[in-house]
Amino acid sequence: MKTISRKEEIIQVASRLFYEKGYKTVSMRDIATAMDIKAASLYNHINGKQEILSEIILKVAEEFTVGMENVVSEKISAIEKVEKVIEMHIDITVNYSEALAALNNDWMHLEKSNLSAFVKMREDYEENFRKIIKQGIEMGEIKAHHPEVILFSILSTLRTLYLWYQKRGKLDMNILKRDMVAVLIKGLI
Amino acid sequence: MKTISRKEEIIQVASRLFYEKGYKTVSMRDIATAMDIKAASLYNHINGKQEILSEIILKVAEEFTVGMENVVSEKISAIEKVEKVIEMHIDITVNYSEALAALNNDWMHLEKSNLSAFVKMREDYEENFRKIIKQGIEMGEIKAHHPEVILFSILSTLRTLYLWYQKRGKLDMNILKRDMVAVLIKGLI
DNA sequence: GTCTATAAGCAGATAGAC
DNA sequence: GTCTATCTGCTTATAGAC
Repeated sequence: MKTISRKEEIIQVASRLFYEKGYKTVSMRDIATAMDIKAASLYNHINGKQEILSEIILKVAEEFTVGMENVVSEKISAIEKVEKVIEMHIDITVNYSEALAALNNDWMHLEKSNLSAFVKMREDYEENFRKIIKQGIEMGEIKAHHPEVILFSILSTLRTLYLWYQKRGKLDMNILKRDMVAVLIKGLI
Repeated sequence: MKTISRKEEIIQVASRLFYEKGYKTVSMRDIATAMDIKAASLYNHINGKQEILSEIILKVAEEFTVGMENVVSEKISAIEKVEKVIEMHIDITVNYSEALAALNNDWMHLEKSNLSAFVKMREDYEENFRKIIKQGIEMGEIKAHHPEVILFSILSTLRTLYLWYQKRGKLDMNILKRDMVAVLIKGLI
């Protein structure tokens, strides 16, 4: 049971509010009120609203980057890599579900240098995933559909998982992983 | 080549801006500037910013509602219904791609009565889709995975299609439909 | 570390002239 | 139908007392 700093508390509270109402709709007063302090007091711990956003988004973006690099470096088949990516997404969703709202919906409000860092990480991530799929098609492990359609279909599902996790979070994670992998890889019929 | 009213023009311009920056970030001044008029002039055609949002969202929501009702009433197998739903989503995405950003991301900013109307339509839509899937499982047409996982997986992909359509809109729609149906229904392997 | 007070700017919206 | 001028309230952020 670790004690969290005031800055970490701000980020935690802000993540929840951003998840509920979106970055632009949440004011510094809203965040302060939720912590039972005044808005001005926040500025003793953080430099501004932008900093809260970038701390939330970049931390999770780095988790995805590291996770994907780990999968890529493993010596397993393409299909097994896809499975690992799906499982990694589910794990990160469980640990950072509220932060994922900002990452998915509010990344465009990052300020310039953080914005380009985020976009770079996101593009690299997609490119790594694309390579896995293309390799799987070349090796005959994956059916030769348009690789972009496959990439998009899996990524959209994984990226919006955080929305669904909050509503039906009770579902056992192992069952979720098993069924999600099965549905995405083996299809419906 | 139909001439559009000033009100329709406002809604069209606003849809594009909401797609690019989100409802909360776009000001009435932004919309007016994009039309080369002053913000005050907008109020001669619409009652306020909220009205612009509800016009955009509810129109498309009704398209989905009607489309789903048509599919449900057809006398075809569950798998064929799923195919029809996917094709309908692709058609609506092509026709209303910018409006779909507001529908997906800004529906929570609708005012009370429009908000509840939208939520009702959305829930009915999901329930109809859920019934199709459950029926398919009962009839043995669809594998007996958790129906919520199947529903969520297909819906997430279809709901974020508008993002992808803008980037790679050049792809032939018939190829997209064929591959999307194949990937979502038959899977990767 | 939190407070009060306040600055400077932008938001949605209205009144009334043309 | 569009304009200018303006109102009211909220935004992020800072200064300085305690």
